[in-house]
Amino acid sequence: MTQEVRVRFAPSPTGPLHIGGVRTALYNYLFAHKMGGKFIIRIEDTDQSRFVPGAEDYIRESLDWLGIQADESPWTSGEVGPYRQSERKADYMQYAVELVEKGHAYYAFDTPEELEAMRERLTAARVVQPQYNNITRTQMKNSLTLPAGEVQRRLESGDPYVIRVKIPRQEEVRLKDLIRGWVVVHTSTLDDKVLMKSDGMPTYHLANIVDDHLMGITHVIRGEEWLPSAPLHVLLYKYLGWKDSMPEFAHLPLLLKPDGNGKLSKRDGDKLGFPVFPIDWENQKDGASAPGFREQGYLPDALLNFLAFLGWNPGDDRELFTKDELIEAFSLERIGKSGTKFDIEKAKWYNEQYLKNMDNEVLAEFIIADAAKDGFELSKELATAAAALNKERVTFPQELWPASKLLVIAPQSFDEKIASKRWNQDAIKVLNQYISRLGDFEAGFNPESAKEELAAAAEAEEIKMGKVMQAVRLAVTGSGAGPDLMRVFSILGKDEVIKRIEFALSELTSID
RNA sequence: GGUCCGUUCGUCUAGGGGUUAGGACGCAUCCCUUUCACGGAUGAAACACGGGUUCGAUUCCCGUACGGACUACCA
Repeated sequence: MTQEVRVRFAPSPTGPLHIGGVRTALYNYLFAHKMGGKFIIRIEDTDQSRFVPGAEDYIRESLDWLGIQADESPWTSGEVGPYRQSERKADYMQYAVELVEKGHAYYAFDTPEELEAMRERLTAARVVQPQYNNITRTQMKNSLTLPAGEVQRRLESGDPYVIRVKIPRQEEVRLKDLIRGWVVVHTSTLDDKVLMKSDGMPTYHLANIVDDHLMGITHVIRGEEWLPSAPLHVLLYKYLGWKDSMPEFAHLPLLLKPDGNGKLSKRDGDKLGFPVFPIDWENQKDGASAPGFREQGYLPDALLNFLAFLGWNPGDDRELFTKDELIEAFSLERIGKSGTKFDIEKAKWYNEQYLKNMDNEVLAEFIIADAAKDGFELSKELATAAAALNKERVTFPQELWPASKLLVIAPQSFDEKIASKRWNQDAIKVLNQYISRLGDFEAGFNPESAKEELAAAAEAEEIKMGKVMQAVRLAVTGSGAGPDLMRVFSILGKDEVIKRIEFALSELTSID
């Protein structure tokens, strides 16, 4: 019997969703769809002190923008909700108590000061790893060392306590990671992690295991930072009697800084000038902000495609994949083992590829909107033509309007360097000849005829057209570089071209 | 420091006991072209190091080096 695949993405609402988190969500999403299973989003908000207002909405909006929809989440319905851990609070304690009763956990009453003192003592004694473990717990205040009566009294009187897992002394924990193979850890290196905090909330470790079990999760696909605590999770599944239904694990390689070493962080983005968050973020409390890919002009499908290839590849040379194609090609086996440096240049390349494949009509909307901000009202026809003219020349949609301005605004000034090099008598003669011919021109004005007329004008003056093209471009656009001139002429229309040339002729003085 | 994970061009990667070690981004040159860009072609550029196993190792094994993660009543 094969059970339905169920995977989850479980972010904490402690700030903006990091781009690495987005990739984790994407891999979960792709795997779920590939396997015909379900993708679940669960909000892990068990740390009240780090809760950031707006963070959950941010997560939702980000994934929404990228089209990473959940089958079950706090914002949709589902059979195994609630999907917010703070709303599942009542569930966790019973499992923690069950562990205590089974002898796999215990109550600990140590104050933060006492814990600190313990660590200092251990450090002073040259213990390399000062931790609360199977050795040190014998000297601390917990239900293992205190008389049963006192434990009972403290519990009843409301003394603050936590519940810690009781890690066995000498045991090997083995777990099979889908990406890394067998990982073996000795329990002597593990510490007695807190399962229930003194505020009555579970820690990640407990909540995660309980919820994954209750929600029927079959595959845990998460970042490599969780690998060290995975043995603890395996132990918990065992102690809770859930070993047979324990999910499979796949720990993803991390996203690294583009330069130097280390994990990709917000600072890297600031320093190198690119976003590390999907969409713009502003902290409602402290006003801290961070730029997002969306606002920078990255297209969702392009970003998705780029992200998918950070640590995964289909095994052949194809690089451009729609979301459906990604789902079809995706497999956990083809995820790499090593960390991946973040290369923004590749992201830009993906954006260019997607941008030039977009419909001109769609791109026209960007141009119309941006032009409106500058006070220009563009027709759909003009904007569409502008999109076709420029979409292969830019990286981001917002570059389209600036690139298209020359179609709307006649040049007021002219590039001096080009003028001083190209504005000569030959150019002036050809231009005069051209506008006079254009004045009489009755047939359809299009790129071909515009060029034919220009060629004829040049020929009449016995001047090679190529020699004066730069000057012609300068006269009509004010610049020495730009899109195909004859297409520009065609969009501008005959009358506007004549007007602009006349203006240039009156403004510029010849170099010879 | 300890535990765990990793290491193919600058970057993302394919490959795998015998290959001219393949592709992509970026870079350079050339072509196309009225310019810039697009596109096309070409080029520079990699198996971390040392042992072993083997007829043969970049590929398998062991070390070393280097990198990373973790080492909280955070996730």
